[in-house]
Amino acid sequence: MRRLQLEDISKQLGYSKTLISMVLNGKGNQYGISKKTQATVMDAIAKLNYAPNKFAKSLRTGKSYFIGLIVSDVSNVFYSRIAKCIERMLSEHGYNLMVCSTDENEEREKLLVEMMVNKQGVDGLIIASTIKNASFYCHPRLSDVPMLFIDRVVPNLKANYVVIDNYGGSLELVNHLMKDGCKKIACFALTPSHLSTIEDRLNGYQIAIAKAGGDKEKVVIKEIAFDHVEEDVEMYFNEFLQTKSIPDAIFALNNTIAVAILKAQKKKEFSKLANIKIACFDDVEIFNLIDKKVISVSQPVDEIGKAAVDRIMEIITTKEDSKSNLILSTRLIER
Amino acid sequence: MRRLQLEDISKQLGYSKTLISMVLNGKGNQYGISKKTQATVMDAIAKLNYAPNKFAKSLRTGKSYFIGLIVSDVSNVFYSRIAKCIERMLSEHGYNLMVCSTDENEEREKLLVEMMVNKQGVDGLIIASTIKNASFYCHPRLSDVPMLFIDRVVPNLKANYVVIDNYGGSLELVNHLMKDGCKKIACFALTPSHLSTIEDRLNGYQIAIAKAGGDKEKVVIKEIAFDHVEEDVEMYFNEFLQTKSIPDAIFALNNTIAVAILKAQKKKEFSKLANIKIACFDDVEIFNLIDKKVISVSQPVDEIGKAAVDRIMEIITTKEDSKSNLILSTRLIER
DNA sequence: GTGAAAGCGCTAACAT
DNA sequence: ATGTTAGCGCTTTCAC
Repeated sequence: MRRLQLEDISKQLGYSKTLISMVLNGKGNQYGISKKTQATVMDAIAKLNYAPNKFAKSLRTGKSYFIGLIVSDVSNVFYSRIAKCIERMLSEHGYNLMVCSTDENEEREKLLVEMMVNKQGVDGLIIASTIKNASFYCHPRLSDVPMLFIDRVVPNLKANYVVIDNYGGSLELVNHLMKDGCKKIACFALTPSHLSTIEDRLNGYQIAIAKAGGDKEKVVIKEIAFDHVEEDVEMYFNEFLQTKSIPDAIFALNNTIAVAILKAQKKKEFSKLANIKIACFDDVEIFNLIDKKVISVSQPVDEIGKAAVDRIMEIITTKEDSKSNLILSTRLIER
Repeated sequence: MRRLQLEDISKQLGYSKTLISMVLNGKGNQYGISKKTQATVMDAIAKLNYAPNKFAKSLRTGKSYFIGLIVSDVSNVFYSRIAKCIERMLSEHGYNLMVCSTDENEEREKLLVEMMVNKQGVDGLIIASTIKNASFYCHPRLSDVPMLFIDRVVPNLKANYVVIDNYGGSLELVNHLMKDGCKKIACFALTPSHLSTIEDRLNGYQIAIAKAGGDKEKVVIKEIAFDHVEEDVEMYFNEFLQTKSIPDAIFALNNTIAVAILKAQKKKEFSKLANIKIACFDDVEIFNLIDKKVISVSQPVDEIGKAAVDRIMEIITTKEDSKSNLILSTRLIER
């Protein structure tokens, strides 16, 4: 059974393809087509369950009605929740979503951007970028692709952003720890360390300590590789034991690091470290299930998703692209 | 800057569009185009960074190189891990993925299928279906859409499946609990209860108890609504307390239910229920972080993804669609 | 108010 | 071994 097309409808109704196409695209009034005719056409279309061929339409109009979303890892809850939210919001605008993960690999991100723009012809891109050099995104080839960056700021890139206040959230969290009596707070950061989120959180940590009159020695930063989280955490745990320099709190800069720390703390060999207080940037369900009172900073996932869609739709529809910055607030969660 | 197209390459190289198209699509040898010419063409394409217009190509060939994935909830780790795996495997075949969530809503699933097939023109569909009636998928309109069902079996629908042995995994788990000395094992199931996964797991539970000589009274099944998990769990917990009929173990039929149970057990008001042993179908990271020794059944996520892609690619490329069934094994995880 | 016809960029059947 | 040409199904300009 061949798929229904405009011509079939045209023949059945006795109207031209043009007229039907106009009505279908909501331009009936604009072209002065009578209400009655419009109603007839819409009825027939609904009854016959006709849907225009997407490829023909896209070929003709140059629009794909697809938005690309690029994140480091869709299987990380933080991103999968954002993705779900964005998908929902987009569908309200008649747009579809295509999601890909970079695994924090810069080359892969570039490849994905090229692919989405060049081969898939997406109408816009929402990116939580892992790239440290603005130049890639400055290439003229990308200059007229509507683009919105979320979660992370690309160093030196003036663009449209929807991010959260990483510095502020971090500062608040560390201050809270100190008020709680913590004297020696170590910070477990993430490599690639150029990520703006990590940098800002690190900054908040350092400033908080400095403001409290802490000297250089109080700042203890350990770098964890993205793809080696558990191993690296254990490495630093061993270091703590050997040097007998054990912090009274650890501030994990993202949820995977916190989870790895909690996991390590349960191991027999690290029993001496089990009492270290844990704080985490990003709040996850796990923290509600364990005895340990993890203190965390929660990110407004749905707000991020909604703001991202609002903004990219605005860029697409108005063609106006005067770089904008939206910074959302975090919320401290004590337990 | 206008986008590069076939004609530009054609003019620059002095070859016809046809020849270039042939080479581009790997049909150079088939059409007897000299190695040298092919090399020249490929070089130029690489140098100029030319990519064919996807819409024109799709319009002409009728292929979109998009596969749709429909699950109940992409933000559930089980599905997001599957989605990520499928995306990777598909990209090796030059295909893209489009993921949507149904929230266990049958109508939404139908809508999504229609949309993907009708409006997006996907080349194939991978579905973890929530539908209870085979008839929707039997409609001739869908008969020539390559389709593969994962995770869940649609009642009475003969189709291509890649699922796991829910019955066997459940049986093994409950047997293990009984061997551990549990006398009264309650089962927290999920509504919509027609889901084959839930049904099979429920079956495994009942058979295990029956085989052990357990009478009717030993079978305690509580139904939890998909969108009310936490509330329902607490409701049953209250019931346990009021009727003073407290099980010594609870078998949660999926990960969200287990998490809700663990959460409730931590509440003061349910302290009397805190010692109930918990078992769960599906293994999640959380279980490694809590003191409670949750016993679980782990599902081979990557195998499911890989098998799904292999099979749907086979259906698409060979056009052969002799319904197949692949049942993968689970693994018991004791703690 | 409505319709005819051109053309979006590509592929494949048919020429040569 | 390479080129000509006819559409794929839609939108939109222009004509009536």
